[in-house]
Amino acid sequence: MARPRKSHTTREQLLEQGLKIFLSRGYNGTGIKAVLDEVSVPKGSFYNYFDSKEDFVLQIIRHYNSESEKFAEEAFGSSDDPLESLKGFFRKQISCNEESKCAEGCLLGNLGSEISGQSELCREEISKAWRVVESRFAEKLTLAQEHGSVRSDIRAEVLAAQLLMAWQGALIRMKVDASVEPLEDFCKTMLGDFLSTK
Amino acid sequence: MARPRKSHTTREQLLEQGLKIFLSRGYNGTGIKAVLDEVSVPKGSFYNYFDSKEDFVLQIIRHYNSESEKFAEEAFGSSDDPLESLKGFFRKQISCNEESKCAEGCLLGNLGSEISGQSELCREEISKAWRVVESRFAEKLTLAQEHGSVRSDIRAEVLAAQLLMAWQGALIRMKVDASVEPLEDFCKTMLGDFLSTK
DNA sequence: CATTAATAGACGACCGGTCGTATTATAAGG
DNA sequence: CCTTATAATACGACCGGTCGTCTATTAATG
Repeated sequence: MARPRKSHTTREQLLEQGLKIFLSRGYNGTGIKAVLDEVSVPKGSFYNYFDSKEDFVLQIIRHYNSESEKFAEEAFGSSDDPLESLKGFFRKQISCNEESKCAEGCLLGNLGSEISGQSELCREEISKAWRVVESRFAEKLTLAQEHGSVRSDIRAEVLAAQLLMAWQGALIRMKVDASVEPLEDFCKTMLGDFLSTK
Repeated sequence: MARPRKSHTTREQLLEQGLKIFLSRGYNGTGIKAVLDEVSVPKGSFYNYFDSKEDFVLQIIRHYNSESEKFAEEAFGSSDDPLESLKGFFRKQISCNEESKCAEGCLLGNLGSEISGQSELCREEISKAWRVVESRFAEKLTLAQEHGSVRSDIRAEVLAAQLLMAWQGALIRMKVDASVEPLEDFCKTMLGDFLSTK
């Protein structure tokens, strides 16, 4: 009933490349054309796939979230100690950030900082996504508390929220210092001293 | 040898307004003209005061740092307990952010996240500024450790770095959730449980 | 042929930055 | 003290380029 030619792969390519570019240049620092050129899609075609730039970045955020979920599942691995599992996750994050030369960080943090005041839709999407991440952390932390490797005087949900925020702060510091050292400090002090049973 | 007409006040007005606008709309989201209009300065005059947009934002960062220093001095107050002094500082920060409806955050964090990969000059300026902030915190924390109100099993400098990063993360979360709750959680858990002697 | 996705191209607005020129405070020369 | 040369500032028009978006046309499908 229509004309399906290359539509679906193209859309995914745009999301893929869009993610890369938004991640390193931010929302207002990225022109749509830069993404289109990378995938060799003509400018006129953009609005067949997305309603607007705002819609585009919203879809990219969702794409990023589902990619992150996959990443998390395998990065958590299957240690018997849930705390070690959590540490393994952050260690993998560090090596990823090392590969990208400390220039990217986290899309949710970057966009959250940049465009929360500009796009209500994105703001809410990021807020929602972080609540999901938080609960993933909290799940591990609860197990670790039962396991006895994490302090139990603070609720797991509260610990999870603090870890997420401190990690986001560490990612910014990483960019500013152009070094992964802040990330390593986070692991040592927050995952180490902060979480440890007294 | 010159012509100082309204020059110096103009320059300061530009820095003042520039700070406000960059703080809420970011670097790439702000056009020079928007700042100029606010101070009623014509386009052509801008480059008498600043070499470029990058130079402009660099001067704004420095302006912000010196303002912050003043803010800190009076916000720290003069409690006999240095930990209380630190808590007072963050409590003042919270009410400021409440006033600005959770839409601004910290210029250093915002720009550090947005343009570290775009302007090496700004990146280094922010990095330097954060080392200064860190040492201000560390100073208080050292005193608090001697005073016995803060744990001594971790070096004050390390604690300071973690506080700064966690605070920056909390500020982003504040924007994304459009609420100061993350800031209050930071105070309770990081300034409370984390710092406290065991 | 009817339908509909894909595309070319252009829209007006705005971007950071430059230009020539007018204005005026200062320093130097008499 | 007065003149004059100098140079910092003021100012708006304007540069080439890019922005996000839209419309008209093309082309492929059922």
